[in-house]
Amino acid sequence: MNKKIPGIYNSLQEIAWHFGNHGVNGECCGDLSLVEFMALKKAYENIDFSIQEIGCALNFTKSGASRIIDRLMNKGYVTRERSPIDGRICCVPLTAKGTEVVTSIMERYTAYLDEVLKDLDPPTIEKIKDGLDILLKEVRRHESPFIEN
Amino acid sequence: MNKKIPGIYNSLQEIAWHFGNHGVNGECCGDLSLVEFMALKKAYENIDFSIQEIGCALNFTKSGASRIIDRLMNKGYVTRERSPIDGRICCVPLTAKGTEVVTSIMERYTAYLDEVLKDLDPPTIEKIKDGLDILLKEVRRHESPFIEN
DNA sequence: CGTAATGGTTGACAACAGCAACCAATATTG
DNA sequence: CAATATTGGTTGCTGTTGTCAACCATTACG
Repeated sequence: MNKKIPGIYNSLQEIAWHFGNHGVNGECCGDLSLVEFMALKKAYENIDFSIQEIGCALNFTKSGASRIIDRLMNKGYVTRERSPIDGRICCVPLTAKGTEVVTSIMERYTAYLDEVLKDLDPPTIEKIKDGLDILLKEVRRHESPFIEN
Repeated sequence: MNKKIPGIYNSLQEIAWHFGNHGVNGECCGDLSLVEFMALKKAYENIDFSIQEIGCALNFTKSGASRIIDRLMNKGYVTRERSPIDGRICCVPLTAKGTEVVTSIMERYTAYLDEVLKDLDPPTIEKIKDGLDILLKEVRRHESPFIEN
């Protein structure tokens, strides 16, 4: 094992915690929990995703996913649309309000990140980006098993 | 704003999600939730932390922290010890079993990370580590406000 | 002293996600 | 084509979890 790995693990866990449920969050997502925001973001990025595909992408069971979509619907951010091709499938298009909310949250996050990194010079920021991208690429290659229920 | 920031935000959020509650987790912490593991780790790393300090470090209210410690106690991983100096304060020393568990989980995480990164050459791994460390340092300088209740 | 402040605990509550059973729609098979 | 299997989604029920507010005990302060 490369001797840098434990250090990477420690930093990574702290960063993941910070950007996860209990870190930045609290007010950063407005009236959305992190989970709801992530689901909304998936629906935003993949206009043709079904409810299960959203759940799958976030490691939820289909019932969990259905409930998250319930909440997003109650808040007026998405609607349910049965697919005309396959009547079992529900797509989840965003409302105008939903699009507005998801983009504004993303902007807030990036603004926060910009604030955090504002004292670094461009090559250093480049280095952070490269490191994260490589890491992410390797992580994706080792996808965790999907949940099916 | 540096134009790399949005990309960093996206990668970071995906990575944080992956290493957070709904990603790797599930079985990776044995009989501990991620929250419980993080609390146990804090107690392990800071032998003199009070219950509130652990909660504070993880962004929990004091009652939330107390309940997490409850669960760790019920599982036999920590004990509550009133401080002899200030009788209000509870320290949370780990039991032998608790120490064994926390180290074994950390080992499992590092082993997983090693597996994920095994195809990268040392300079690339170095680059990831440097990027994360710089990022973490900046994040720490912008600590989120503490929760007090 | 008596009052305030601090650390911790607990009862009540609401949010949340899983399971299993269910319905509706599509696929498959004989 | 009819009968059955499979798939996507929903829902009743449940157990876990974390917050709030009220509380107790201990320490600090006037």
